[in-house]
Amino acid sequence: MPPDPLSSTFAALADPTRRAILARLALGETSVMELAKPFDMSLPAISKHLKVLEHAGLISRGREAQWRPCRIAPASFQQVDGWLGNFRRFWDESFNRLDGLLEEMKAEEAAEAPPRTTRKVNNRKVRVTKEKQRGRTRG
Amino acid sequence: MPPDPLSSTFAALADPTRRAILARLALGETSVMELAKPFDMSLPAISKHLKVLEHAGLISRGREAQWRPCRIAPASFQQVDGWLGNFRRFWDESFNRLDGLLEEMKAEEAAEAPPRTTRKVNNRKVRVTKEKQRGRTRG
DNA sequence: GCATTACTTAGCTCATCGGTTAAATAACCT
DNA sequence: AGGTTATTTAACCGATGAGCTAAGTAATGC
Repeated sequence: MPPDPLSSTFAALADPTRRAILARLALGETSVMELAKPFDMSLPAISKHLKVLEHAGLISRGREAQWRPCRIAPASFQQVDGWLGNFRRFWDESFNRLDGLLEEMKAEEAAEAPPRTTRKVNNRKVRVTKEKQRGRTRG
Repeated sequence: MPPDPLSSTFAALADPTRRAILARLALGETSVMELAKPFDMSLPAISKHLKVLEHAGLISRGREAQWRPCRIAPASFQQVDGWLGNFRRFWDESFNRLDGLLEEMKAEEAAEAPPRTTRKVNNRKVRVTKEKQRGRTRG
C-alpha cells in the first residue's frame, strides 16, 4: 500500500537530519557532498535521506556531470501548509479575529478600489465579506 | 535520547489515522469512544494514537467522570507553522515579494508618522496595497 | 458489592527506519 | 584504458512503530 503523499511528507520531515538538509537547501541548490559535510554520518546514509526527501516531494534533483544537485521543491511544502491551514484558527489570532480584519479590509477597499469579494492573503483566498465567528468553547 | 519536539510532532502527523483524529477534534472536543467510531481498528490502537498525539503536544486531555475528552492543543501546530515559515518564500507569492515589502517598510520608517501600508495577516506582515510580480529565477 | 462503561497497559508480531560497510555505477580527466 | 571523484545500491542490524488480544484500572449506577 503506497502511503498517501501527506503522510510521506510528514514522515520525511520527522527527522532532524532531513530538516537540517532542507534548511541548508533553503540557502540554495547544492551537491550531495556539500550537503553531507555538516553531518557525522556516512554518505550512503545521506543518500538515503535525500531519497526520502525526494520521494516526499520536498526536493528535486538535477544532473550536472557527476553531481546531482538538490533543491527545494515547493509543492509538498505547500500541501503541508494547506493542511495546517485547517487548524490555523486554533493559534493564529488574526484568524480567530477574522471578522474584524476582513471588515477593515472591506472598508478600505470600498473606499479606494474595485469591489472584489476575495483577495489573496499569503496565497490563500480569503473572503472579504464578513464571516461570523462561531461560539466555540475553546481556551 | 528524547527526540526533539518538532520531530515528535512531525512523526505524529505522519499517520493518516492521527490526522483524521485531529480533523475530527478541529470540530470540537470529544471522547475517545467518539473518536474511535469512524475507524476499523481496536480501541487500544486508538488509545495509542492519542498518546502519540498528546506526547507530540498536538492534543490535550481532560477528565470528566469515566471519559477523557480530547481537544486540539495549539502550541505544536504553531511550532510546525513557524518552522514551515522558513520555507514559505519558496511557494508563497506574497512572501516572494519580500523586497517590495521591505522597501515599503523602509519608506514607512522614513515617513515617521504611520500611514500604515502593511498589516498583520495570519501573524505575518503582508502588503495590503497592490502587488507586482517580479521575475524570480526559481523553478 | 457487582456489573457496566470507558479507557489504558502489557505483551506479542511484523514491517519499516536509520544507520553501517562493501560493492556498483556514472561522469570526468589524463 | 585506467584512475579519480561523486553518488547510489545491496545486504545487513538494532530500534521503533502500528496493529492485535487479553487483562487491568477507574468511575457510574443498580
